[in-house]
Amino acid sequence: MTDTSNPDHTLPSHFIRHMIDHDLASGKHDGRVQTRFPPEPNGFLHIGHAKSICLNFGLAEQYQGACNMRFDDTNPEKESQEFIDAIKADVNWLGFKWHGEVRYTSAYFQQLFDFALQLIRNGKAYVCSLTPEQAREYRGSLTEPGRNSPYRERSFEENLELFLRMQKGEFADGEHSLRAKIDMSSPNINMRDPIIYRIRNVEHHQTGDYWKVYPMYDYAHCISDALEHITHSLCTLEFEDHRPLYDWILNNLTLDSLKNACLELGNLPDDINYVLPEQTEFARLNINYNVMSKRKLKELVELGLVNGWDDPRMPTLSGLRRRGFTPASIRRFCDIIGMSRSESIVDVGMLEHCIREDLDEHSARAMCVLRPLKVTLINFTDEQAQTLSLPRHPKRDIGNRQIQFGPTLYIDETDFEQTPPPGYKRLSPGDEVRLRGAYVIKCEDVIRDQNGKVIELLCSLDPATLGQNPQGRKVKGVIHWVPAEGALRAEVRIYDRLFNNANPDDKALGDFKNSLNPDSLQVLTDCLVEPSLASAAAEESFQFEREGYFCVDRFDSRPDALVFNRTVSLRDSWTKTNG
RNA sequence: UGGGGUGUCGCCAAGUUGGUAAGGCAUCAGAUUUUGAUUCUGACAUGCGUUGGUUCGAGUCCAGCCACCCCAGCCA
Repeated sequence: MTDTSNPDHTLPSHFIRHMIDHDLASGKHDGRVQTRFPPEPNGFLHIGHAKSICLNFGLAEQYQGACNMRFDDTNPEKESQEFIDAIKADVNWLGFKWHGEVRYTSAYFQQLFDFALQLIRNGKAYVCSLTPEQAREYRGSLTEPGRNSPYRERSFEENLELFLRMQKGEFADGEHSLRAKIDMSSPNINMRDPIIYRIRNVEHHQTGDYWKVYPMYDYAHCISDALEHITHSLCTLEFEDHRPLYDWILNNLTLDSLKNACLELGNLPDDINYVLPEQTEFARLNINYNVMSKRKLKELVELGLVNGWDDPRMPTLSGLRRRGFTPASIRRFCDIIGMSRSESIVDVGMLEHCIREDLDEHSARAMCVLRPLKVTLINFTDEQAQTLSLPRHPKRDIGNRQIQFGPTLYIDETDFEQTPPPGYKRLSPGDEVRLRGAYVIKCEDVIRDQNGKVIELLCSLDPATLGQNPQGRKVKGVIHWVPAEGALRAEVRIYDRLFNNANPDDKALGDFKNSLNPDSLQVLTDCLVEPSLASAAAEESFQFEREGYFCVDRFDSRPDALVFNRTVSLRDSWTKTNG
């Protein structure tokens, strides 16, 4: 049901595509496009990652290149196999195929270590024994240059011996570090002798307890890209200042050693020329009424403010999936938001537009009464009951469904008003309305309980209105209904935005949790759905007519106890202007 | 007060070597409609952060301002 190839949707142009077109035209990068998606397995993927995934995999598809899937797992303390599995599942779900096997930066630890030895040998790196606090002092500030570490001029022999001993586990965490010898007075703080290896006496989820030293991102990432002969290394804007370091590392290693390591790993087909990767940055995705930082999402999960990473209110891919978003809708969203270098906040309405667009075309229609109100037809008997056949989609022929129509049925409480406001097109005393796909009925009487609450409507039916309009008068409204006979009870979870404030990240608002919407989840347990939904499959989406798009909860729904999640409501120009 | 970036319609975002402001979302108005949905039609920046300059002509070139974002983790 997810057609991702809509011919009307031409690929929008953006600066990265322009750059690649230019690269290809000039023969740069050997005329190849090799990208990679490199998440750290320390959390779940969110819609912001989808932007990067669509970019990297999309570019590879468009230019007949390839995109690698690589776990940037250089910090074992924060990572786990659970996240690796979840991330792979999310990328698969989005429908992208990575090139070859899944890669791990940790699989390059030996090569990375050897390259560090090369830097040490060439006087480009040294073991520093400053404490973390001292290192911070020596680094200087934004406006003041740093000072050279007293350990900066250690001999090659001493550096080599110390680094080897670091890996042997002879030192405690933080006792020493390996630093690139660049320039402590650089205005770019990333170039002030950055630490490239630190001691971590912990177990790594992939390599066990073999390694005692772990490479830092800046050191490992560029080399990993080189080892996979990536051509275009795409990342977000905050890494812009790291680009000079990315280039410094690669340029201070011999091209031959990089190429040979790439060859030894079996990553380099012999029909291509080896070229170094280049980093390009783009703006990360922000969506209003949402938070997109892994730290904040993690906090919501750990404090129990949401029901896990895949809570349908979360902007995580697993949350969106459970909410009922389709891969096609997310890919489409990533296409239409564009790609630029300016920080921006995309309106969540764009995301909603994308899922409505997809579901309107692909999902079957059904009727569901969220808050049942009994209706008894006073001029219709059990003997007259009949089976109605209604199309599953108003425009596409995807079959019909059957519904029993008898003397008692249910409509939604909100579709009846004792004293209708101007412009009201639903049911009210003495007025007519059409039951969708069935007859026109007229409200003759209202039954209330001792508190005055309306509990039943007595209506008359016009037998001449099945499939045709009544004579001499116009019935303005159509409402949905469900038969008393055969309707299924269901739980429906109505989700609203997780945050009340358009920008929960706004520092002026204090903690982002202050903006949490207390009514983001409303559970309705006495809903009634039409009988045809008995066979609904997990994750299947439906449009509950006049209400919105809903999907069968992939974990909690059972055939005898259906659970639906509201993905998004229908556009509604009535309640929008009438409360 | 250092360095690196960004500023085009309410929100995203195109704008080839300067030639007279795409598109989408949202919004508003109308038509169709057994979903107040969908679909269709129309409206929606003499204006491109700002001030000057160059030019026959500037969003596009130059200069100066202003605003916002990122960087001082042995995180990524």
